[in-house]
Amino acid sequence: MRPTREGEAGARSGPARATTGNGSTRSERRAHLVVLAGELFAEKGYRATTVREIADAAGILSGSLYHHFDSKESIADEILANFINEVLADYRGAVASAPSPRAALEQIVRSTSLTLSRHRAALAMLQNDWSYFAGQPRFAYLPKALREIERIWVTQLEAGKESGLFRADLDAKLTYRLLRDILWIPEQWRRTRGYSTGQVVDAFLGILFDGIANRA
Amino acid sequence: MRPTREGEAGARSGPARATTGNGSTRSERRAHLVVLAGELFAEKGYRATTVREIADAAGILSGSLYHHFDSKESIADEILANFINEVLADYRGAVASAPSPRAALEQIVRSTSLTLSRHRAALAMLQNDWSYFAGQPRFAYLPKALREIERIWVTQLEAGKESGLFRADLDAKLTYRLLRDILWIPEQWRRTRGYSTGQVVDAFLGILFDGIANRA
Amino acid sequence: MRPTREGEAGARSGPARATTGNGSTRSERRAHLVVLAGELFAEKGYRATTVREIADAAGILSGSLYHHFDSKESIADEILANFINEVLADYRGAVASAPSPRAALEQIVRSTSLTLSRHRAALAMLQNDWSYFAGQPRFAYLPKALREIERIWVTQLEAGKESGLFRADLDAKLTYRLLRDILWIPEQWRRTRGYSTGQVVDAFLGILFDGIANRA
Amino acid sequence: MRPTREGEAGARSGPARATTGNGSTRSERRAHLVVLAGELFAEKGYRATTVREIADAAGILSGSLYHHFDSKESIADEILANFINEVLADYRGAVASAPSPRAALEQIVRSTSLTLSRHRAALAMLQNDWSYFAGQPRFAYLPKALREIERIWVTQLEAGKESGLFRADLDAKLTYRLLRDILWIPEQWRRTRGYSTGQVVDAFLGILFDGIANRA
DNA sequence: TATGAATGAGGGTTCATTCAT
DNA sequence: CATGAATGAACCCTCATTCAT
Repeated sequence: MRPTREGEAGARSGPARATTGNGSTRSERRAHLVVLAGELFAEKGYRATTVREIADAAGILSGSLYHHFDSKESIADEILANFINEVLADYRGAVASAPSPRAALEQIVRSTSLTLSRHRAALAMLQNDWSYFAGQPRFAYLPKALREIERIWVTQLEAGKESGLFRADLDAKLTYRLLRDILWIPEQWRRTRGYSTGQVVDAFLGILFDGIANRA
Repeated sequence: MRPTREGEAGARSGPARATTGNGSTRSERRAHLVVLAGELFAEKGYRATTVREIADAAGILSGSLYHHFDSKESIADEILANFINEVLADYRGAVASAPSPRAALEQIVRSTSLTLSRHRAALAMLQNDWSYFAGQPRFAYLPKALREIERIWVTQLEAGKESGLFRADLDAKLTYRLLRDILWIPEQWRRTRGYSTGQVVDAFLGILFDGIANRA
Repeated sequence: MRPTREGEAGARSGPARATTGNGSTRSERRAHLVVLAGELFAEKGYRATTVREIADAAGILSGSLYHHFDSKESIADEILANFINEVLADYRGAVASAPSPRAALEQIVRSTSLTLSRHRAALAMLQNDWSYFAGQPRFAYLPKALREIERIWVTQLEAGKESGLFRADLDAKLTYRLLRDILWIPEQWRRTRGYSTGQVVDAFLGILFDGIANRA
Repeated sequence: MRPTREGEAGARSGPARATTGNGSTRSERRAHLVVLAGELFAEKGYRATTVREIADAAGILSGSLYHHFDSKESIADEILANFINEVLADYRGAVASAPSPRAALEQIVRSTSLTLSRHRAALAMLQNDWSYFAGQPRFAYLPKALREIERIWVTQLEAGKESGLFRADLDAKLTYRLLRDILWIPEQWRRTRGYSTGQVVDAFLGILFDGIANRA
């Protein structure tokens, strides 16, 4: 259930995907640099991270980074686009295969949650530097993806309301906004250390569907 | 119910509280500058806002700002400390006056929510530049305040569990983390336009206590 | 006989023309920097001159230049636009006041020649970095001005041919190209030291109208 | 009528002249690279052309160029020295074989003109980056050659004046400067499209000897 | 010969801050 | 109090060049 080509985002630049044919140290080195950069971005934000810091982390000089990437921005693009594409795939997969709105939302939360934890960097960048990325044409796919995600949540919530699964007084759009926020909070601000992703997800789903109040 | 002096934060530096004795244009001008700076911080984050932009907004030159503040950081300090002190006051007031844990939490959400909407700038700064502030001694009161806030939530949640008000399977700490996040998301990322603060709060409380599932 | 507003070029940026009202050290300093930059541009070309060199020549740090100009390019713009506007004024003035094509061309050569010698920097920049400027939208007025200059020469040459003043076998466009080149050669390449501008102009006009061959 | 060894210029470095003995792919590859580099130099100037661009044009990586040349400068040296040697040969040949100063100048113009059009790159480099080359010991042969060229022109012009061929009021040195300039303008600035080299030369000679004014 | 990775110096530019006027 | 000029450190990026493979 891969996302269709036309829904895909960013990271279009040529050599990025180049393969050397053999086991390929080329892409490995590159990928390693992206990971290093991502870790720094996650810790201090995209803007606050300098290319020198990335280069230092890799044990090379800052100029040498430009052998692998055109710009600091294209590193961000790579991280962000990979993340967004994966999230969209999660969402589309969930709605396509789930038997009910509740199941769909549950699967979205569970799968996205894993994806999110594997992309801390992207999340931190989105939170910290949203105003920066949102304004640039190169990253126009970001707001676009967010709109699709909202559409999916709202659609499922409305469907659940109509079928009597969810409370009738629910404001779908508003509910989505609140929920998305809670899921997308970057760990650096959240610092929920000591809990596994599974625990967090279960707690979230428990509150989401049943609230914290004791029944009857 | 003012917070005690020892719980107070930041903005200790001299001229900030200075009064001219008369009607005081001095501090009015100063306060105006803080508001202007705050608006910019709210829009683009603290680091991403330049002192030149603040000065431009005030119709003066950037150097002139330094007659009012000794640094960009001290503007941040003023904004952040005011915010934190108010939030702490909200929390302390709520637990002191509420008859039950549920009432306490409800009042916390309602009062904090108002405070938050009056301090968009502080919120944006906390979200966008948390890593920056968290690391500096000058802003040590920030993590400290967060710890107190967490303590209050957890205490109320535990009390509610013990008295049978809240579900017994609730993980208090984890629940708090999820809830705080939802409340503290800055509007710029949230962009929940078209909803009043009251609506958002009600929706939040609805989900918080009862979940989204329809009760049979 | 000023050029009309609509024929004017570049250097549109605001503060550049700002006046302080008094004797005005502001614009003087700025103008001085433009002169210094121009000298360096004339000596080594625009691209080959670094902003650090300009700053050094002015006895300040490179960053301080940006208090006066947005960019290195805007210094170039100022130099080039001033030059082009003056040249166009020369040309338009000459054709408007001269009684015959020969007189017009003679006046063009004489007045432009003076203008050119006062704008060595602009000339050098045009020669050395033409390919750079010609390709940038900001400097689109450059090729445009060149086209107008060509039009004027060709018009006068054709008029002279028709009236029998000039040789009938003259190719106006080709002649213009050859002539313009000779006039616009930057001195740094030409290095015709030891001759006054007047001498050079007379020599040029002598060859232009009569050739080097002995008559009769 | 080859130039004597002692009048020769540049490109002395070892491998440049190396022959492999066989049909020689080695020097063919090398020569091809020089041509490619020359085209780029002609288009954008020597300094403005990067070794990466040259390598790209050749379909190799920039580092690989250094198996053929020890520096970017040595490519320039090769281009410039070839050009200068050919021009000097033209001049020496012309004065040695022409029956009169007028014939000598005419032949110089005609033959040099061809040489020039075959060496656009060298010409562009000389114009655009004269200040760069003129200052370096390695390229000392450039100003030296220019001096010889001037000497030849002046000698012929003076001879023509003495024999009554040319106008007596001609300033030989000044005339030469004007004339050389017109001939040496690089095409990129000149852009005299639509005219053959022959046409340009004829037009030039027409003006040179007879001026543009109608006789009698 | 060619590649791919890296160097290191330097490029234009930004920005918080200082200070004489 | 404000200005205008300047600082100095840091920023992202470019480029000729080197070298192990």
